[in-house]
Amino acid sequence: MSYLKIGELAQRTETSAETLRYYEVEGLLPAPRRSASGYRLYTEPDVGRVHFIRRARAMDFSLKEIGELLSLQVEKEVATCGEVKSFAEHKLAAIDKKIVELEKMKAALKQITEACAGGQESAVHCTILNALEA
Amino acid sequence: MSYLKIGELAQRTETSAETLRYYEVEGLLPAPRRSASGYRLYTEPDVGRVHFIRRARAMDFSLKEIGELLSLQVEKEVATCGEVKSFAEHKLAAIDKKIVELEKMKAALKQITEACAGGQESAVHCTILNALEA
DNA sequence: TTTAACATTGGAGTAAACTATAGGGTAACG
DNA sequence: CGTTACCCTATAGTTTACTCCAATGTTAAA
Repeated sequence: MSYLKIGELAQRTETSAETLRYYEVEGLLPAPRRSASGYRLYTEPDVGRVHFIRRARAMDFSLKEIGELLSLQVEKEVATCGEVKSFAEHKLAAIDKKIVELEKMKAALKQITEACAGGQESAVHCTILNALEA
Repeated sequence: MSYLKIGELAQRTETSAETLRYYEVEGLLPAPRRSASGYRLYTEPDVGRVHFIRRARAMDFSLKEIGELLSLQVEKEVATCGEVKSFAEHKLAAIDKKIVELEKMKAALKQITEACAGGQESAVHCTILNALEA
């Protein structure tokens, strides 16, 4: 069974070693085995766990939320599917809202760029201010 | 012409007075006129400006980015239409990118929430956890 | 007129999620 | 053996965007 040192785990998960140690302190990663000299020795499941954390982070889950998800995972027998689902649906709604807002912003900026002649003349007559404030 | 005191501007923009002063320090709001006793006196355009900042913040634009967008307004006289346009187009591309990323997140979350039965049963087979693990 | 609500400044504190640094020990290569 | 790259702990610093506080002055209402 081949163990991974922290640098190897870091490389495989595109995470810094500092961040991995930080995740351990924060309780997101279990304290791994140690070598005789005190080096952390990780296993394959740890790779999956870090990947889980990173993907969830990319979805804007906070470390606290990820911790909750991980504990649900650990207590799979206890947690209901409904709990997990409603948690994710809540996140989904938040993402949707963000997208809607961004679409509005996009429309406003698009209007500006289309209304702007884009030449060397002064921008006094650019409709930016109005469009942005609308 | 009726001026607004900071508390009134705060109320109208659903922002705290502290935050408004902070925006001034950060250069997002121009230093307003002062009353004889030193109170800040805001005008209608300031309301629009704060609204703009808040909307942009709600879309996760950083204060730095918002400052850049606002500088387009402030430097109207100096900037050429072309400069303004290319800046706006640059921002537009950034917004598009953000939307695309959020859409990806949304699709991923949606897929897994839809695959999840979400009932009272144990989460052992919850597809959300499995999907995040994979 | 007095009191409550509001305003001022400067500065400190907060939260999240890292990131860096100091001062060590350890492992692998040549 | 020496050098380089890696690992350890502990602690401090960073960034963003506020948020709160103290001490003090101002304004408006009862």
